[in-house]
Amino acid sequence: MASAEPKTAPPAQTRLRADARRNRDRLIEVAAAAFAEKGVETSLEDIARQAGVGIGTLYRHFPTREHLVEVVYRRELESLAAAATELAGKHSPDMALEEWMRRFVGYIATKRGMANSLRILMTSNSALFSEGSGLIRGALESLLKTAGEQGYIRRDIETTDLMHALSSIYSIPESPEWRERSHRLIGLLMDGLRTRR
Amino acid sequence: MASAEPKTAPPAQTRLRADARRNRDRLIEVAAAAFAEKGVETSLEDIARQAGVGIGTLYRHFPTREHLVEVVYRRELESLAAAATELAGKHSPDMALEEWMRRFVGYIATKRGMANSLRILMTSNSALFSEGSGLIRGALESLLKTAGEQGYIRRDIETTDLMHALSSIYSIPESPEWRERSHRLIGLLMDGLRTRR
DNA sequence: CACATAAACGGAGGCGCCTCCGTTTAAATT
DNA sequence: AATTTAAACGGAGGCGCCTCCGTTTATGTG
Repeated sequence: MASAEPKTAPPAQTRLRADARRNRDRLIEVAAAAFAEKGVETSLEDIARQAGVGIGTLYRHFPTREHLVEVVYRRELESLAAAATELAGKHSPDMALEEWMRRFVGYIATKRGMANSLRILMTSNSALFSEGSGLIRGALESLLKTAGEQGYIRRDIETTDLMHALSSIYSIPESPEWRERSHRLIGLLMDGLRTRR
Repeated sequence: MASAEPKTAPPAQTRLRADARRNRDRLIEVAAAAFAEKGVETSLEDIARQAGVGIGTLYRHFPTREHLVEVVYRRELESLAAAATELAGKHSPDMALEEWMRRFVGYIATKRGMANSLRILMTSNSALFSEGSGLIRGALESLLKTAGEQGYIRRDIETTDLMHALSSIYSIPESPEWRERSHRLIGLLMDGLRTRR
């Protein structure tokens, strides 16, 4: 196992210049905030302006609006998955599960607009739900497993079932009381899951 | 069965002023041509200009691009359905059927771009194929029935089956020889349908 | 025919999209 | 440190979208 390439090779393809990387990150950051606040239809020129770069730079990094949206979306999905581990270290297994489900439902619900206008969720939904892999599914699975093993919740629940239960919660129509309502439903779900003492 | 409204009622809701009706028709005409030639992405301002009206007029008649596209699409679909009757009067039943299938496949193939960017076909496809009603289906059915009854073709073919056969033809990838190819395939289909003497 | 009026017209204007290309700059080379 | 050069920047400009509102016109009424 030795003697590969003479020198350059380790960091794979596409090294970005320092300024490029900075700008790219900045754009993603700003775009995430803008999408969250004003929806995916936000003007790209606004985003560029807020990020302090020219519109040309934005387009160089993200050739279409969809590219940008997708990157933002993926990044947030990853952080949601990561939150599972974090919550597991901070709360009891059942509370971690409950809190994570709240965040999941809240997050996905926000993204419905995004999904509709871009059919990104359509694509990743299958990777999210029915299919076997997926970051999100993995996150839920691990929370569920821990809580089950430690006796906090029943052990006869499949990840897939819970995913479906959640999906029915986030797909209820938008309304002022949406948040409370979904919290109540998740509470209900948890009550069903928790083991009796 | 009498004594309805006092006077005005016959021509239902929305009487258009003469100029309005003229302009509307003109716009549809021009739009149909433009879509055929340059695709659905054609500039609406171009269409308005070619129709000799202001852009404002176009938008008053068709509040969104989709509205216009849909009207054009429906109109053409209707004329396709009407062609069935016409062809039936001009050719032998089997030839009428063959020619009609050619037009159908040719027409729908052109509209793929339209369908993709607007998911109109998605919607009307179901009304076109699997479902029981629909102008197009009706047209094909009547051609098929006549040809069958008069002994030109086999009688054990369901309209639905033929629809599916056609749909597989028009969905073959675009290429220079697309037309010949589809004609060959329709010829093949007809050979299978025709009764032997 | 003249008048009133609601219907329809049309295009200027503001905004966002996206491309193109002259300028700037990070970083490799000497 | 100076030089080189390819990568990256940025914004002007052209185009299309769509709205808004002052002007024109078809049509019903006296």
